Amino acid sequence: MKIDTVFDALGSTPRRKILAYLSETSLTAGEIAERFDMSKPALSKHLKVLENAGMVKSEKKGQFVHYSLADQNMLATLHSFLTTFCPVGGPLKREGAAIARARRKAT
Amino acid sequence: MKIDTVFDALGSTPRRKILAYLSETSLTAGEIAERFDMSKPALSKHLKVLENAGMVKSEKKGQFVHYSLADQNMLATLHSFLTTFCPVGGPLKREGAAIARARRKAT
DNA sequence: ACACTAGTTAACTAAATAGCTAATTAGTTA
DNA sequence: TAACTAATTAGCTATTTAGTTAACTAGTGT
Repeated sequence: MKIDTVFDALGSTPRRKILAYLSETSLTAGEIAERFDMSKPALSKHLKVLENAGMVKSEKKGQFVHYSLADQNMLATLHSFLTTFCPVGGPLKREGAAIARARRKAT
Repeated sequence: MKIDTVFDALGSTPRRKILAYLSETSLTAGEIAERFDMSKPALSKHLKVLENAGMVKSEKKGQFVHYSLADQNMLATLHSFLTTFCPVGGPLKREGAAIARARRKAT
């Protein structure tokens, strides 16, 4: 699961609202579409983005598709996010550190 | 500070890279632009988005503008994010709960 | 089989976004 | 003052994205 897809998924107000709406109970695609006064196809697309990002899961029951949050992935994602900004970090972070070191030597 | 502006700011790969790059040290606009092989105006726009979201702060020193992370806001933001998905929540969350209740009565 | 409902896919349009270059503002230095 | 550097703003273009309607797939019920 790519962290970028998660942030892209979150970078949309309608999708954040969908997530909040799903936070208490699972809902069918139709129930969500009705709540947000949005066409079903538009909603279907948002749900797919969220599902690709691993933030939502779906289960087909008869002709209905029930959507719900995939919590544990959310937490893993947030952890990954925090490690970028707070403690250890990726290559770019190390690059920044190298610049800071070079500066201390220079002055 | 609006939570939506924060997520909009994060919903961009270049901006997430800029944040990671800034995570170790403050940098001037020019240093960042150079690193990302992007024109200064394009970068200036990203920095403004990040600053409006309260994730980055700037300080002018002579002709240079030094940018750095505004950490405490990041944490406040993340807390707000977590409260949406994990424990208590906003109006939409309550709406979802109401639906769940109605269902329990109906069945 | 037929009609009906839930959902997704396809094809398209309109609006927002990311990037550029050129021009401008502000600070430095000769 | 003039020349130079850092950064932002203005104005533009190209791409992406969000939304639409129409068509299609699949499940339910008569």
